[in-house]
Amino acid sequence: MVTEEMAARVEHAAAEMGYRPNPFAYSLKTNRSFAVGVLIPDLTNPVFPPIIRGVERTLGDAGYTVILANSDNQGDRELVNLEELKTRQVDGLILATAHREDALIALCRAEEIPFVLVNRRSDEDGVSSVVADDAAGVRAVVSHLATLGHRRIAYIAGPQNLSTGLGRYRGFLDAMRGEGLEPAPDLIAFCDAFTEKEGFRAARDLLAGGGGFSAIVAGNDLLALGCYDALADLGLRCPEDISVTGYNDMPFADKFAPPLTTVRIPLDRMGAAAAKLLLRHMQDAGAGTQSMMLTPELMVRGSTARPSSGG
Amino acid sequence: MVTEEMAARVEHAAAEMGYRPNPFAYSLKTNRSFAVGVLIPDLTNPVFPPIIRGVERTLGDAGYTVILANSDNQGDRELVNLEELKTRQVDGLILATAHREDALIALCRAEEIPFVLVNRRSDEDGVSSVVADDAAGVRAVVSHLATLGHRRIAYIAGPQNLSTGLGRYRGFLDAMRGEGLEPAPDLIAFCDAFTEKEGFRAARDLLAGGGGFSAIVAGNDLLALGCYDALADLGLRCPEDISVTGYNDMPFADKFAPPLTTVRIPLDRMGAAAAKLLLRHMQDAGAGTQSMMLTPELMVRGSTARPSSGG
DNA sequence: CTGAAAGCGCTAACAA
DNA sequence: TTGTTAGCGCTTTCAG
Repeated sequence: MVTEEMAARVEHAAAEMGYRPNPFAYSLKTNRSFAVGVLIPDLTNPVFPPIIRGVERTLGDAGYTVILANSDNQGDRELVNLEELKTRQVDGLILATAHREDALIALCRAEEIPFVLVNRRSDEDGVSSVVADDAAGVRAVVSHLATLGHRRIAYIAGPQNLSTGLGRYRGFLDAMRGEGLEPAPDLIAFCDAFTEKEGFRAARDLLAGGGGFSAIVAGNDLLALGCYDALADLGLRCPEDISVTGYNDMPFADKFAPPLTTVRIPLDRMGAAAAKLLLRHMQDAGAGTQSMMLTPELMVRGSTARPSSGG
Repeated sequence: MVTEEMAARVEHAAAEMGYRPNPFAYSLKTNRSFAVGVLIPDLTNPVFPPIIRGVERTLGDAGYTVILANSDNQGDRELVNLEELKTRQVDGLILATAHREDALIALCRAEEIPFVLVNRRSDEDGVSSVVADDAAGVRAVVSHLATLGHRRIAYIAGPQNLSTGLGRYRGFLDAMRGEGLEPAPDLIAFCDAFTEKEGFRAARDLLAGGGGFSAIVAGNDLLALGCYDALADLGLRCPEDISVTGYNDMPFADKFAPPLTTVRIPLDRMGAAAAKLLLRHMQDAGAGTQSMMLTPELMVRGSTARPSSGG
């Protein structure tokens, strides 16, 4: 029962005198760290920094500190990182690493530590997550290509053990049929990872298979970049000979040669939404899980054009 | 006085039974957090993730957790973030945000918290830092351009309150004179920030000044990207009409249109070196400060060519 | 060499 | 309502 002003004055005076409440004592007593762990599969993939930013802002405003852990796309690192974060007693976790079947989920549940998946989700139900609508994104891409006149469209799929890999692949099949174009199995290649290297390999395989397609839809931007390399290697031009599309609209996608037609995901909003959801879970352990799906947006740029010879 | 094997067995058994030493109790007692703060000016600038990776690896192997704090290029956020990290009682700090005159340095000293600057350094002596040799990098660029036949070379300088901005600018002046080319003041533009937007503005100003140059050396890759935009706006082609160079060799610099000739900095090694230095400081408070300088490497790509009309 | 106990700085429960 | 105190789980000191 003191005035706001007095409280502020005291606080100020305390700060002036260099007093800082000891966080260890507080945490020892309360078992709360006010820290949240964020698991990232690959920090150097430009998709993640904007997500992290959204997370950090939201969580920071609520008084939480973010502890980032990067697993460099290695599954065993994920486990080590999770272990480390548990040791640090984080109050919650945001997982951007989720596989469709993910051991980490069970491990989080076992310790009853609140968590939210972001960008990728699990096959399991009852898990909170914030992702983008992959089916809608791919549908927009395929529709764009079909409108341009493409009929034989190849697909480079990401890892099928990731929800993004599977969701976009299925989305592609559905979207093709929606356009009345039966997807040809020999025009579909699968990748082990969302990397430029894998995209290169897959595109080269597709091209070696005799071609017969006028466009390649790639499961993400990095894969599309690999396509660029494969096309250049064979002296093919994009988009004159073959159109290419990506997914994610990663930073600088508009600066590539050619500027990449891709699907934009509201990455920072995605991060912020995941953080807000986690905040709710941390505040109320009984809060129901929730799955959010954000709407992506097609970004038409220079990597797509009408097929040259009636594709 | 127990065997290694027994120690391992006990440890294993402890882990098996779900025992985890409580880090708060440990920290409360010892005043050590085994956490290190890393201050980053802008996470979405692709230069930083590789540095962070090097830091995280090295520090992680030594048992430290990295707490990342991103200030989005806002000076006030830096202070807030530092305050937050101090509150968290980090054992050390790696600053990638350093200005030539940096208030944070005094604040770290005041609390006697070990710190190391990375990528940028301070004008102040007696501060540990790991940076790249900017003079050497710019010299390589200018020499490359001069060899191609360029004589009128413009420069887009980064912020002069950052060691990288100043160092590369001075390096440019020296390198030009070294080639027997007097740098023309009206061919030099200064930017307030290392951003695409500022690079665009500066390039436009330079071009509006009547041109009369055949190449632009930019203080970093983002600035160079801005040049691309400005050239495209005026219908000028790179490198046919004007050559452009960047600095940092950020990820995907080789994928731009055109692929960017730039200077590669060993970013992860830089991060790792800074982490090792910090480890030394944390271990031995009396350890002398040390400044390391890493050697950069010129990456010649498609954005530079012979001048079209005798430059 | 081994085992008991004090105390780090805070919060929460309790007594006054 | 206000002031006192126990105790969070470790490390470290000190007595046995």
